[in-house]
Amino acid sequence: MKPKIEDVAEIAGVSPTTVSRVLNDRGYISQKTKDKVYAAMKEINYVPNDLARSLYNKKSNLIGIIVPSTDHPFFGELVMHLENICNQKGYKVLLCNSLHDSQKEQQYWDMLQRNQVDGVIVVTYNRGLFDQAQNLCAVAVDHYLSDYIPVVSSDNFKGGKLATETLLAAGCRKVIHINGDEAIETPANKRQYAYEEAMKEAGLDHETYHVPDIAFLEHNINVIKALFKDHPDVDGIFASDDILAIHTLQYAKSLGYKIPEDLKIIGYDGTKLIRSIYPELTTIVQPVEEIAGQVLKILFEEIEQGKSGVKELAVPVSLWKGSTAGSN
Amino acid sequence: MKPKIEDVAEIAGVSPTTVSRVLNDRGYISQKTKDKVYAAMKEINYVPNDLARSLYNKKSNLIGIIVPSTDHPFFGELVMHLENICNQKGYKVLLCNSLHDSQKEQQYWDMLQRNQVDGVIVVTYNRGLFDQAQNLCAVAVDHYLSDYIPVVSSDNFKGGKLATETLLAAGCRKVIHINGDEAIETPANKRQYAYEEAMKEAGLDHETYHVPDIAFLEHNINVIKALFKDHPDVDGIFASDDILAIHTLQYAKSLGYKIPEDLKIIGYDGTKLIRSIYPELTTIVQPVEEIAGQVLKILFEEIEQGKSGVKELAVPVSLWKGSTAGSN
DNA sequence: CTGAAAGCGCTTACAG
DNA sequence: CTGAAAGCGCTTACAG
Repeated sequence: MKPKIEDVAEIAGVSPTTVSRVLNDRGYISQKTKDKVYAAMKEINYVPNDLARSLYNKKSNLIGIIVPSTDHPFFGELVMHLENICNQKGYKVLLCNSLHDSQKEQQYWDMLQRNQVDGVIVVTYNRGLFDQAQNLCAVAVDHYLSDYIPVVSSDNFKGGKLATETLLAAGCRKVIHINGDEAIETPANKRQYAYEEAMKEAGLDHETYHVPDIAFLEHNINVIKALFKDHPDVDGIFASDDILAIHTLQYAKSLGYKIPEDLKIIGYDGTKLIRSIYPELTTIVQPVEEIAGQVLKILFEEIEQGKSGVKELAVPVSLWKGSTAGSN
Repeated sequence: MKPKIEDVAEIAGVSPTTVSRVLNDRGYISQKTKDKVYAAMKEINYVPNDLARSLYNKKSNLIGIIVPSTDHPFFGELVMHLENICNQKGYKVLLCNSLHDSQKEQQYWDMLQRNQVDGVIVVTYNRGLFDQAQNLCAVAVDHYLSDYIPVVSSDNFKGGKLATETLLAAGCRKVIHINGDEAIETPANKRQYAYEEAMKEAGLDHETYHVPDIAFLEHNINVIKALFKDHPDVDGIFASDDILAIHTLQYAKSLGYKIPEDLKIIGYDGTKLIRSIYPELTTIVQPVEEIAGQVLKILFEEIEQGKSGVKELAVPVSLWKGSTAGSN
């Protein structure tokens, strides 16, 4: 059986209370006692049981993260940074891949509550699901979940503006936008509003196509096909996700479009991975590490000092100058 | 305060024992009692505390996963599948990104033990670190950690053979291999052995370059530069990772090589993401979902029935026919 | 500086 | 079919 505090105490010839004190460096203990206790712990290879600790302390130091799926570069990178920061702060991460299944999201949410997580980071849909849970500390990324849950996003409006203006400055006149599911109101919709505003300001028409479950690779192609069928004369496309932008680019090439001569394309996300293997893709870069940092700053404030004042936070974006939107 | 079993019991007018029985559907309870208990649970919004349960049961249903970083497509996809299967089986995942830091790996390993995980999946280096821990259930992916820890991999030897033979069949005579850190003995080294064997069988010389910490994007370029400086006449490259293959391809193009005419390139991993956004890259496909399934099959066997007999398992690979290795 | 006792929220023999 | 008691491994007032 695993050794417990009592076993250490027996070997060291002290009480369990004293062992616990040594373990937590709490109160005054003579150096001699400390040494005895450490020696005993080493002798029987003692490992403290965090479950018991958490139970007593009513603090698990557990953070739940719900993302659609870590196989998408943006979420993979975001999760890495979130977990990394949690680890530095002494928190542990329970990972949940919802796979866009709202039933799974509900189950995960319940599971996290049963496991007494101190906080949850939600990067997923399902507004309403979370209204019940005003008591739990939570922060969302790019999704409105309830009025009580702060939202951190890249500056979607500026990003959308920057993307559209980059295409217009490169000479595009017929710019079409592809975004995610329009049924859900998310901060990412601001990319669309910004695109529409920029087009109007230029005195041009706008039109947006929508991909359901944008993080699912398979759903892109049908929307892309429809776009080119409806608008063979398109000369600029702003895709709200780099994978989508790359799929669009591939399909356009297969139809014979020259990029960027006939058609200019700009994406969104600009993860380290995509910039590294697809540097030619012009895109709006979300500062993933900074987003992770802001999310956790807010979450830890909630956890440690009660509700933070933040409702919604937009982190600045930047332009990655590839070659798919011309060379400006 | 959060309601506990005692609160439910009081409202339902029964004992905590009975509430626990209803919760666990254990023993005989009258339907009437069940109804009362369920009603009480709903009334006060009771959520069971899994920490307390786990403490008593000496089973946490927690699985620790240690990967280099989820921002690499292979690990992002692997983690997604691992977590997904765990979830189906009623297990929860504690995620650890070691970031190739052996000190962090050690800390994570300790943390997972303190949290009473039922098992650990290790996709990381540091042989020796784990020798102490013969008691903990663990399975490794593509790494030898200790004689007691089973290893699941793609069939690295066949993969290496297939890659090399594909290049040779396409007419390459001077094929160079790029692999990971040679200081560490991993199953992935078999890709190199297979490459060497295939070259010998063809009566050709072989040479392998090594990238330290292969999953770190930044480390690739220096090795690639050295390779082209040493061997401008290279006509085939087998890179042991798709990202590395793409970087090689980019650099070769920048030097003026035509792919696949002057130089043929083949990668390894073939994640869903890379096949989707870089379908032209010829590569050896690791069946990530199947690897995840085998890993967990072995791990759950260890957990539920003591040690499984498996020591090492190789999962079949396949060839993704892009265009970077010719059109065979 | 150190220890005995109670309790974190749950479950499970043991009685009845 | 149901309950009182003990215990999972830890920690923290409260005494001394």
